[in-house]
Amino acid sequence: MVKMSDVAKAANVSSATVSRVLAGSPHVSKETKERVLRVIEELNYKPNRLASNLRRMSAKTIMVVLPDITNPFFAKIVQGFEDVAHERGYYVLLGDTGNRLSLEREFIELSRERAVDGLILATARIPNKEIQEVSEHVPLVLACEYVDGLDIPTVSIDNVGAARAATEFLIESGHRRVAHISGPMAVVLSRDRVKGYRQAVQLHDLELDDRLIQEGDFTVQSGYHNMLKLLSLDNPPTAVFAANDEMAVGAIKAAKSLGIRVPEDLSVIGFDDIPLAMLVEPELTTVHQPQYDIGRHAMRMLLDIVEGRAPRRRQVVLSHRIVVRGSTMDVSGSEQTGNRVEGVTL
Amino acid sequence: MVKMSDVAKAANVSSATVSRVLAGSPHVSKETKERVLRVIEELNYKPNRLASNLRRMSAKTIMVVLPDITNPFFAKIVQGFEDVAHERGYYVLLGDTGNRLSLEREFIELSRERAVDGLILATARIPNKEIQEVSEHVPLVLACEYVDGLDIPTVSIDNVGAARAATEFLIESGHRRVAHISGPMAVVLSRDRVKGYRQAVQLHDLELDDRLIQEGDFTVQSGYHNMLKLLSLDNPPTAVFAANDEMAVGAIKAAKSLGIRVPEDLSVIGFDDIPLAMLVEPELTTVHQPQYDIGRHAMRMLLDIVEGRAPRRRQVVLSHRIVVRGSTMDVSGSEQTGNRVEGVTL
DNA sequence: CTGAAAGCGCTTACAG
DNA sequence: CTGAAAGCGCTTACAG
Repeated sequence: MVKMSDVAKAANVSSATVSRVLAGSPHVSKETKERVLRVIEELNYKPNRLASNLRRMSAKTIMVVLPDITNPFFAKIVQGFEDVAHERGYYVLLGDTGNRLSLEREFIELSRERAVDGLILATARIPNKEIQEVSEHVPLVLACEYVDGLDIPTVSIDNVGAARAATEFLIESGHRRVAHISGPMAVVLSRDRVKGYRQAVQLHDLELDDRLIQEGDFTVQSGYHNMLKLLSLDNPPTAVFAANDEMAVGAIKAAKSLGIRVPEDLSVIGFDDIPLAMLVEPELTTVHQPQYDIGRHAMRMLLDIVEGRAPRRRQVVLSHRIVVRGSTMDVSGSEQTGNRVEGVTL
Repeated sequence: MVKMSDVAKAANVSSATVSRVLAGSPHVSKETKERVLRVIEELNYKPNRLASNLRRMSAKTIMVVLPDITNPFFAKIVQGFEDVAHERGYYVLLGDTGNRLSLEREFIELSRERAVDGLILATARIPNKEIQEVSEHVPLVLACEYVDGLDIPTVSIDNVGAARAATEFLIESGHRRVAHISGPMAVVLSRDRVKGYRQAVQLHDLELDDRLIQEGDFTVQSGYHNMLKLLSLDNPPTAVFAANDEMAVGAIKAAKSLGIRVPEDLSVIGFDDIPLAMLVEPELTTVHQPQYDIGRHAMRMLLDIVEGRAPRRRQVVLSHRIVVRGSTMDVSGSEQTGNRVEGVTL
């Protein structure tokens, strides 16, 4: 393996000078620089990153902790992370926890060994106290997830507001019995979306019937089974807001299996707007989250912190919008208004 | 920051001994070990991985290069990579090329700077010569992709055979005009699948009509448009084999848009078996690739090479199978046989 | 079982 | 503009 001292010797300079050339320092004469560059080329020298990492005490690497890379919602966010990291000369270490708390801790632990310069958590199941502790030791940004009461830099949408808007969309379409299939209540995002749902129901003076709220786990299967439960009620809903798109798809499948037509007999709105939403039938009306932008913003914010530039805002809230496709129907006869767009279709 | 020498001083031993304790060396007395461990605990010492990386000349990190993490096929493979890497104490650096050749080169380059111990390519657009060169410098395994004529360790399925089986399945179901929507011909996998398709057509003495082969790019859109083309032929096909599931879904959408029923009027078979296949309507008949296992095998093979254990086999071919769901129909009246299973449905 | 010492290959004040 | 020298924090033969 060719090392810097070999280059130095061949070019008749010191290692310091080779290092300066490599770093693009302006304090090197043109001739020296050219000579060094030529030797580097000739010897096919590549600097040893492990050595420079130790010396600079930075691996130019960010650890990204997420619950499940096969979840298309997170995959798109990760792409945002990756692109910005790459633009700024950093690498991304992938930490897929598979929703296991022990793995979450393990990945976070890496940051204490200086192997990574910063941490993005797109899942945060560990107690707030631990997160607080971690954030005191290493640059940390939360993406999508957030933590109540702590001033941790966060990038997300307004989940309460978005859930309220989704529910109101159904109510304003003329539905009086609107159900909600929630995410797991252990997750703050799920609780936020339930909160938004409740707000909308109360805002419109509808009955708040707890049997209309069923707790799912974000899978298609749980959407399916919870929809069956809802449809077996004495007074079943005519519309349902699912806390993510997969559960909405499951809900549609369940309705169809009973011969209930979507959207004619049942309106379904999802949350996230993953690619799947445009591929099912009917195409899914849903709340669009700017997944890629969330990823980009979060990484940009983190790198600003890592590089000592304090971010302008510590809590970034990106905007959502309702995308109207084919799984919902206006049963009131009145006009629809507000912050929503016609869905893009194939 | 507490460092090893601090621990050594506090425990009244040398750094060497602390290092031995940390490494679990048996050559440390019980009392010494306990004392050191206690001090480590008290001082909340974490070893500096950047330093040990340099000393051991290894970052315990594997670079994974893939074309697009938002593609569910690759996401699942990456999960296999991750899980095995983690089990064996390695980390995964994510390299999402977005199908850009320049990025592919850049990620691969990292391995020449000793920042990663090995490389898995799940995409390989760079010339064979370059791959050969890289593989001489760093442990390298190809996953899914492979390279003709080079003896590079590879994990994949038999793409020719699988494509032949998919096409034969349609033919044996009584179809005489079977079309193929291929992937981009620049990709060796696409060419393999075309080859398998041709073999099946010839094997069954059907007419080899080049208009029945349309080149797509693996997107839903290209499946849609190519299906429209095929359906506008004077003598349109009654069945189509798409080189991946997304294009198959696009093909179904196109057929439906013309009022052509799937599977009654047109049978469609896909390739890969991504989660989407079970969510569209009708559910997609497809060729199942063991994505997670491909990922696991590839990482296991790579780490064996990295750690100096030569892998038993250099070319691992995992088995595929045809999963029969609702998008194909037997129009012959005869029995179906062979290496296929009934599809799992919700 | 333990320690002193060398050294991994860089980068960076410091001095000239 | 350039170099000598120190040092990042570990690990590992070597010696005892």
